[in-house]
Amino acid sequence: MISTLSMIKYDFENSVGFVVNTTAKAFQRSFDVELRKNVGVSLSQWRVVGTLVLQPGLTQKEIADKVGIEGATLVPIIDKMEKEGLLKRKPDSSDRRINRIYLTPKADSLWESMIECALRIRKHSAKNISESDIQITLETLRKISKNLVAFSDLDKTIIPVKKTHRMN
Amino acid sequence: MISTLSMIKYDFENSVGFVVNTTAKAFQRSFDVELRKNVGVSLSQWRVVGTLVLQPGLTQKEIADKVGIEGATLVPIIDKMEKEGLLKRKPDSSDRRINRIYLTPKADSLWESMIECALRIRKHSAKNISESDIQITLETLRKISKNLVAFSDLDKTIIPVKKTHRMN
DNA sequence: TTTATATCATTAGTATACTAATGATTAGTA
DNA sequence: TACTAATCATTAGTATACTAATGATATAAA
Repeated sequence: MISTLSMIKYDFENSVGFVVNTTAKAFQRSFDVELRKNVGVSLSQWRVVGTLVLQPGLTQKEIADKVGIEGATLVPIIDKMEKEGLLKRKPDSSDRRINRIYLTPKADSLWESMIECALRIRKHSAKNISESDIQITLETLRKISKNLVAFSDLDKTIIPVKKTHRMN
Repeated sequence: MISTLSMIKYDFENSVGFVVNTTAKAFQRSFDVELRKNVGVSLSQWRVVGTLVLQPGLTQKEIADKVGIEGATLVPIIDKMEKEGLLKRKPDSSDRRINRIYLTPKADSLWESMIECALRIRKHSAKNISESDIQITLETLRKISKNLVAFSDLDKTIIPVKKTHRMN
């Protein structure tokens, strides 16, 4: 059985969610290609390195929270990075449940070229756009994120369940 | 060996790429939760349904292009949706390589509640933001996407390789 | 102090993304 | 026409995301 009804249309092109997602995908693709080509690291590895440059010795849980993924998702990423010699797990002496993660000199030496990639993407992405429009966009997106988080938290407060989001 | 050097810092918070990605993730999470709770479909299923509502009978390749994923990625998504009775593969009579995909009445009947979810997210995300800021943001993001695609295409033209982006 | 609860990292299972390779079929060229 | 190219859907292999469950440990409560 196949539908023949005329359906209500949804205006994707003018939806902020749609446009934000398209733009995010464009950033991810360009940046990932740039990082692989020039540095030999992936986008998810950039995120971990960027976090640890600011705060060395974070636990896996802390890194996951800052990057915005689940702890379980981070495990194989850390596994691979440790195998590739980009970082090292160090068991904490006072709390044996946790690992503290430290970048190796190899990762350190790659950090500058990673930043160059980031700045290159940043420069090209902003071509022919006024600085004031960039600032308005940044501020608007920050407000939107805050609104969405508040909306999700609202749901959680009404019925106090565990976690309920799945990305697939 | 562990790094002790003072590293150059990268200003994530003021990077458009970082903020766009954070916002996209917030949209994806809220919308996915909303769709599952109220309709029982996933975000990727919403994308496929939304595409087919506008143009019934697209091939898998065409859907993949519109959604912005690879054809291979779409296969298991279509598999699952067919199994769940949301759509049907129909072999094309004049070109036996392709399937044409049609929504079932079941999917049609869910479309309105999907739109309600989308509008709900949209309303909450825009709370306390002026319409003119939303419009500037939309226009700026469209320009950024265009710039990034142009930048990627530039790379491809210089060295005519196959495809080179990988999302991990 | 003993018991219950919470936390961290890991594993298992599933979904979604990619590339590369395959088979079937079509289109283009010699 | 026959041969080569290209195209579509699929499969296999890998990476990244999630939830749920596990074991080890730490904290809180009785």
